[in-house]
Amino acid sequence: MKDESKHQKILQAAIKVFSEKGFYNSRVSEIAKEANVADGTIYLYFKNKDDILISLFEEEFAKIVRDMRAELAREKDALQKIKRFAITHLSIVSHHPHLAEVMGVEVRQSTKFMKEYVNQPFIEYLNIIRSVVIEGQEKGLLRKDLTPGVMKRAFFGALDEMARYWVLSTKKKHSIDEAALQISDVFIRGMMSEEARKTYPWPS
Amino acid sequence: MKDESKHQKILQAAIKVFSEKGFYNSRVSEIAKEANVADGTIYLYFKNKDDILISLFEEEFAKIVRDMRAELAREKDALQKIKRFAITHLSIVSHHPHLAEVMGVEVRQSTKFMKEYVNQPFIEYLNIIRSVVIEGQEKGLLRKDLTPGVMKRAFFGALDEMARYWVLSTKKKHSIDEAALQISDVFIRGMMSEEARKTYPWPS
Amino acid sequence: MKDESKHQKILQAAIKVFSEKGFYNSRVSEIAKEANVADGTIYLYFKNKDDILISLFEEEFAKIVRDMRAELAREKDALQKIKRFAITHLSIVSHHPHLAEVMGVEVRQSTKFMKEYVNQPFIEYLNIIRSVVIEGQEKGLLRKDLTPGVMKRAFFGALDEMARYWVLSTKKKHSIDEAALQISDVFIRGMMSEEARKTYPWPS
Amino acid sequence: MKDESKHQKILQAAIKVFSEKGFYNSRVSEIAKEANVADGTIYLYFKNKDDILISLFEEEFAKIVRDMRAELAREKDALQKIKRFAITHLSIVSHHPHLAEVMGVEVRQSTKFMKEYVNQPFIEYLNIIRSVVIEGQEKGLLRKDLTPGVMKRAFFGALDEMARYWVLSTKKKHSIDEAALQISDVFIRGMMSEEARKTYPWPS
DNA sequence: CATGAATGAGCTTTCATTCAT
DNA sequence: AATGAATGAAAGCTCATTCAT
Repeated sequence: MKDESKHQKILQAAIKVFSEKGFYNSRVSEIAKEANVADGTIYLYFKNKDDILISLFEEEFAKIVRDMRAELAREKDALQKIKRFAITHLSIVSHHPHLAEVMGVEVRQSTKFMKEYVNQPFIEYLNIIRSVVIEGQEKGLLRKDLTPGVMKRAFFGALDEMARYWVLSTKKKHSIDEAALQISDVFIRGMMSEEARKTYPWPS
Repeated sequence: MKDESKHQKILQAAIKVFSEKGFYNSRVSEIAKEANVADGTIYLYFKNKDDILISLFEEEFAKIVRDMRAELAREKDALQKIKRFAITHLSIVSHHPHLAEVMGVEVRQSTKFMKEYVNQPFIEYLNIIRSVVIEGQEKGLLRKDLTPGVMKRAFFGALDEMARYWVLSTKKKHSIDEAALQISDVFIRGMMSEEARKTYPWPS
Repeated sequence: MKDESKHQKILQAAIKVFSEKGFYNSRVSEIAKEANVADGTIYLYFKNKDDILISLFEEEFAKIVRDMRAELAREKDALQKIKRFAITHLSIVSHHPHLAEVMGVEVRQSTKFMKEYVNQPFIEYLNIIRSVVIEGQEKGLLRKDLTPGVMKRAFFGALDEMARYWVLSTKKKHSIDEAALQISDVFIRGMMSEEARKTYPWPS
Repeated sequence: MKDESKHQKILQAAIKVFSEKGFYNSRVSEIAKEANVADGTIYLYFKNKDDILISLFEEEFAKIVRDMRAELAREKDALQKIKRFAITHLSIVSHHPHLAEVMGVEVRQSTKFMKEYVNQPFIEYLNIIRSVVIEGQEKGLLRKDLTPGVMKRAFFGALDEMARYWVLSTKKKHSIDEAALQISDVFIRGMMSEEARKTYPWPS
């Protein structure tokens, strides 16, 4: 029986190696070494090098989606959820910088080099934001003239660019939590409906 | 003197090829073919394959920075400049989709494979936004509690993620101009100071 | 005591797999699967992959040699034996096409990849023909100017090439029995001594 | 412009290496070394390792077919042509033992491992014999009860098995020319029609 | 005896770069 | 300056064989 823990060991090693060198500059042999297995062992658990990256997306992103949904479920309205999304996203990044680096950098690359591969978990992650925006619009908290599909990308892009900077920079000038608050605050104020602006007990 | 036009021809070919296949899946010979020169000729104008990408960033981003500065100079205040930045950025993207694709996708990758290479023009581009934010804060139009260094990344990230989607998607569901307006609108409202909200003749 | 039946099971599996893919394109794991044993089990019965092929030659050819000798013993003279050899050879082929395929194709290859290995059973098989030729010459039935060592190869080669065609072709245009008769007939007439031609009650 | 002589140089090197080790035990790097070119150069002239073998069949067999046809054209009847075929075939073998070895050994293997590849030149070579047999039958020199398609294989097989032995054996007991004469003599006598036997000025 | 996960040597092939022309 | 054939290092992947269970 194949060993589930070995699958994980290789995936974790891949995160480390990919985050350090990038996918294309990483050698399968380096991942094997990092995982303390033989080169050939990799191929007992993954079809090929691409499959390692794809599995990484699928499995790690799925976890993140699950966690994010659980976090947001505890918030009572869309505005709180937006704030929570920002905090949680950047918290994940700061706690799993290697993973964040791989995701942030390779998720784009992947769309190019694996033309056929659709990163479903990534799309789902984006759609969490979309759902929140729609919910907010229905409840009258968010402006109805904003397109959810545009907002999900704008918000994600804003957080992600910040995350990338934070992960790559060695100096960590800005506090990542403070950044999360500022970004969500700008989006919330910017997307808020006129009525909500009057009645909503703001700032939180 | 080296032939300036051939340098350009190769760079334009590289943009096309990189945008189609990504940097790592592009072959130097493909660029040569696209540029109608011999493989070896590439090496008369560029040190190596990496240097093509670096030159591409340097030169193309420099142009963009110049153009963007010129555009913003014609706007009278920070709020207008923010709007103009969004419109111009996405306009560049829609008019130069190949370039945008390379910039958007490879700019991240590049920071990994060229650790030492600091993408100065890219930083300058970001700092255009930073300057606008600072200007807005000084003029009392923008909230002073927002960190310009955070805002520049958030705003750029929002636009860039939108751009990437637009460039990669074949269906072009959302109008890119409409998206530019929505995103700048959200940022402007979100970053606006309380006084400006009362006095500024809004919406533009 | 090693399990004799498992040894056989592996050998039969090997015949099947080798005949389908050829020795070099066959995987030890495929043989194991075909034989319903674990990969490692193969190595309890055979030294290595080469040894499977060698054993196959040794054991299967030994059977064939035994059977052929028994068949020929029932014929009264060299001419009848030549005919019988052809019929029996091609009958074996048509009843054991997998085995024939392996023998026909790999027996040659084997001499190349196992420089040191002398395929003794194969030589013995050829020498059955040689004995028949010598016997015929001694009895005055066959021309004495023919070299038995040349004739054994010519006759075997003729039958074998026919067999290979028959095994590989899907259409089976020529009846294999008819071919056996034609080939032996040509050889008998061609090798017959002048006296025999006058006295021998021909055609058989 | 690609160099035609280099193509040839690689092919000749391949013949040598394949004949020594067999196709599967030959390394592309060994061929490169033997041809005094870099490993990569091989791939400028051949698609892959298989393609070297296929090219070798195509080009070398084509030459042989051409030469054999020219040789036979000079003979006046089918019986002479059969004799000439045997002499020429074994002469080619003795003058190009490496090539003969590759052809003899790999031509079989190839039909198995390159399922899709039909060795057209080999088929043509066989059909030279077939044409001769048909010609002989039409002229009344050869028995009409013999199937040309069976005879072509029998005759080729006889010669080929002899050739293989001669090529592989180090001792060269039998003279190859003598063997050619004996084999063609047996086939001619065996295939001759009754009338020809009476009227044909035999032995030649 | 039997297993099958793990090993790692060794293969083919690619492609950035060079350099003789 | 321009060429493009030649180079050869380097990488992904395979699979015969081993050995702990």
